Amino acid sequence: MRKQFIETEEFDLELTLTCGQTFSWHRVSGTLYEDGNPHFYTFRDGKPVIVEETDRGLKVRTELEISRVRSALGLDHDLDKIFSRFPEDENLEDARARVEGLRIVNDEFFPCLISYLCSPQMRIPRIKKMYNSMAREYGDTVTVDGIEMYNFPKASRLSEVSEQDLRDLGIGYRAKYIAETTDILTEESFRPEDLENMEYEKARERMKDLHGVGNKVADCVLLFSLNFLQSCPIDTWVSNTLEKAYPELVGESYEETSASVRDYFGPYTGYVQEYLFHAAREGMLDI
DNA sequence: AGCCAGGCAAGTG
DNA sequence: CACTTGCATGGC
Repeated sequence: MRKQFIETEEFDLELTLTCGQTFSWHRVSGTLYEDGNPHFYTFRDGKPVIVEETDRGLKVRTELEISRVRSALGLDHDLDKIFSRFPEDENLEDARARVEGLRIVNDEFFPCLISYLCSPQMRIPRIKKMYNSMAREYGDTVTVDGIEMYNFPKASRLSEVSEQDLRDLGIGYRAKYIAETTDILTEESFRPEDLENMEYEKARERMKDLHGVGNKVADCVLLFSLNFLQSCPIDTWVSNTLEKAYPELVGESYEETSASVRDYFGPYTGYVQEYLFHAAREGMLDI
């Protein structure tokens, strides 16, 4: 595979890939990779991408255009511009320094969707386990440098898997979400690429046509896969932090709170969600 | 041994 | 539309 290099600034690969937004990247271990630098891999259009984080930037091995890797990792996002569009807010300025280098990823739609279908009433490490078990059981395997790399199955493949088989993998009641949603994706004319050109609210409603997709899961997929940087997934953590730090933004319903948060923070509210609430979660902010 | 976790669908009033 | 309830499973 071709080796390429991406110079980076204000980017922390490990933080970006392990903060809980993506389940599609995997840490690579093995003698070739144990030189002190973090290595991760993912797949794009069925082709492996291996990224090594160094002091100066990223060493990338892939057959894909390097621009694909940049966009996958949020390296096209102009953080100066993004932070300049926020309202004046002490918490936010603080968070940029404390959570330095965190960027919002752009994952492939289907793996992203399925991982968040698994997320209700579940902790992050278990979502990752479910994701990995589906990838190992039904996905293709590629071996690079003696390392087995598992690609997540396509919708057409996963739609052939019965709900019971998914339950046997430990997916629980979310197995039904996956079984029915993969049917919709393969049998009906649900084209994810159409959503990207929609207005945010329209896209969110369209996402909710998929079984198991409510407001929160829809917002996650819109933010982490479909380039809606204004999307602000409100999970229990975000909700609690809002109650403490921005009670005036909390409404009577998800929709209401979502609207007032986006109204206050603006077109990059998704980045607020990542920075502010990650900081709060890690106990970095006094809120 | 309960209790709870990145919510959601389905069923009522 | 607002409110309630059941839901699979593993970790604490």
